[in-house]
Amino acid sequence: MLVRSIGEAAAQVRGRRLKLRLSQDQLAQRAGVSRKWVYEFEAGKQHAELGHLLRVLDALDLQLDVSPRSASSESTQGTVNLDAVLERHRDG
Amino acid sequence: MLVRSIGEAAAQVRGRRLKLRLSQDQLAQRAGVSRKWVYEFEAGKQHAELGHLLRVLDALDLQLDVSPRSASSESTQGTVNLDAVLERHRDG
DNA sequence: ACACAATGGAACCGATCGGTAGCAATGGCG
DNA sequence: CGCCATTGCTACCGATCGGTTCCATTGTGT
Repeated sequence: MLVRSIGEAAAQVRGRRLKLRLSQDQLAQRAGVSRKWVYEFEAGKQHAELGHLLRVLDALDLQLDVSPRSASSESTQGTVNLDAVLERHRDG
Repeated sequence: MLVRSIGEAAAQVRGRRLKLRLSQDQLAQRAGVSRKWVYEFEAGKQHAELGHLLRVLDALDLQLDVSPRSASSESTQGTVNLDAVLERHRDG
């Protein structure tokens, strides 16, 4: 699932946690963070620490991926493929 | 690309930035963060703010994805498919 | 040699994160 | 009904983040 904002990440975390039938407390302990962090993050706090998120995702058996946005063509009509443009523009 | 740690995310950011021929300063301005943040993040600082990373990735035309780790079968021999286990264990 | 861009790094400092502890409300369940 | 787990939320507070401003060094091009 694509994650554009912290809110979306929060939704993913909460959804997954519920799916796994974990309480905020259990998740917090598994991930080594405080329940407050879990609660606040799920509530949409706008300034969360990346390291904590990684640990929580790990505890939820979720993984994080980074990929070029315009790479997955399709549905890119009307948008610019920055990758391609830059590729062409390069020294070559 | 899979991202397991902050260091890996940092590598992605730096690699992409260089690929796009952007200076730390340019990236910072595009993303609306300070050059210090870019520099420290690329250097592997262990406590970075998630919101900043999202903005930087956006400025680099990179996207972030969350997915169940054990979903992508294959190469999962010797490991447990938590998803499947929990799915089976559920109320059904 | 000179000028300039880019980077690594330090100092300073206000803003805020995150942990601990606590409380009220809610919802099962015996 | 009591008992317990879970959750939302708060105050407190030390630790630290991140922006700004500096400087030294290393290219790169003229």
